Amino acid sequence: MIEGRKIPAATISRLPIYLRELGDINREGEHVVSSRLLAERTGLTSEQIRKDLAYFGAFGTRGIGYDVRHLDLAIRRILGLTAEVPVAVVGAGHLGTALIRHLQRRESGLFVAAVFDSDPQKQGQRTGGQVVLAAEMISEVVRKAGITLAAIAVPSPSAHETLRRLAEGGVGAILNFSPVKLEHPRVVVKNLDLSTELQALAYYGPGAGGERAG
Amino acid sequence: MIEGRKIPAATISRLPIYLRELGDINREGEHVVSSRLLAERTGLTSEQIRKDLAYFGAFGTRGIGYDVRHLDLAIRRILGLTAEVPVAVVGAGHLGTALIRHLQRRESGLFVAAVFDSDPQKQGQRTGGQVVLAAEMISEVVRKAGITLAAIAVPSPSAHETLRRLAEGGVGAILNFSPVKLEHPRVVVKNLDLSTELQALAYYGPGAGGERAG
DNA sequence: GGCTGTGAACGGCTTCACAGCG
DNA sequence: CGCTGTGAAGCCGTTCACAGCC
Repeated sequence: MIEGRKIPAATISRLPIYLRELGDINREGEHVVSSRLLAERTGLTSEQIRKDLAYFGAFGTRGIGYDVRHLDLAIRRILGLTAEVPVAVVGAGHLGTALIRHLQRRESGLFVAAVFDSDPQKQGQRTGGQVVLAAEMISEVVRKAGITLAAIAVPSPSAHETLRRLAEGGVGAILNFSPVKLEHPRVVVKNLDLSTELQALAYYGPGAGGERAG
Repeated sequence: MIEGRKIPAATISRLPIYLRELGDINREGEHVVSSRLLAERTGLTSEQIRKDLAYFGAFGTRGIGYDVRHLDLAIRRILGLTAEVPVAVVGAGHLGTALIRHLQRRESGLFVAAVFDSDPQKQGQRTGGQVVLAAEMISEVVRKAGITLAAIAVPSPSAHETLRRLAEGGVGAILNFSPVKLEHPRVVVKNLDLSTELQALAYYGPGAGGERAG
């Protein structure tokens, strides 16, 4: 199925997992990988992997498998990670800093292009090679740098204002760590509150309840 | 439907969202809330909320709605958050620290009962009111404190070892921030790699692709 | 009349089974 | 013969529509 449009969000969310595994496999010197091996290493099923990839075209060779580097590049193209993608991080607290460090480690295809914080004490300081800028500058800086991806790691009261500024600057997707519901007609927001995640896991903690989580 | 067993994981993951909203509503002085109002405030649909709650019993009053405090308590019972639940945090880096801070803020029903790190420099220091302990002590401390819930915020190479120790200590559910696939027969693991999440969002960033995320 | 609780319809993702090709 | 690509079937969660009750 070549470009039939309407890709499941679940498929998109698995592509980075394939990407990471392909990177490892490539470093191990393997040039070809089967959906079965990829399945074993990711904990998914081989059918699911083949189906995911088939949404975007026929990347494999029947009887053989997938060319590791070729598939890696194909997935990067799909996600738009061929050139390093600039990311704006708003909030230079522990969480923002943790995220910046994360992105600096592995070659994820992403790099931190701007860091913002509303605390004057933090502004001007360096965090992960970036000078922390004032929150008032978000729209302008984001627009001029052509940043389309951002993370919100600010206290709840500032979250809506931050969203507005990022949207105004032209950002199209946001990872939101604050516990407030953020919505915007022109921005895809993925909400991810750490407390909430842990609270849900409490259900499974005692071992009495179900057994599957995400 | 009273205790029909087999609750969707999606339902469980929404319960903490209801909990937070109920807390806000209670603070605003409201004693009763309808599924419609709850839906507006959470961004979900009223049918979904009613169905979620109905899995566990009939908490509402027809024609009226749900008693705020009663429902709050009911959900806390379901999640096992009636008494404060102790959580172990492994890894006292930025991410671990961010998580600790998060849990200290709102009354989430969770509290950080132990913090571990393999770095001797960090051991003995205080982080969020807890002395950082050596990773070698995980199993023993976790078992003695009766901790059933934990978060892993350590570098990838240490992740498997950490899982083993937590499982040995009797932990039943883990929030894993490291990018390695963790599995264990007796432990529910929720994997949540920040880089992966952002990479997936890159697909939606340019605004060209689909429009829905989680 | 209003709002909950729920069977039924729907839709989307996963699993199955196999055809197609190297 | 092995492994990919894919229609079909199955499954699970969401949405719909309404019966039931206050």
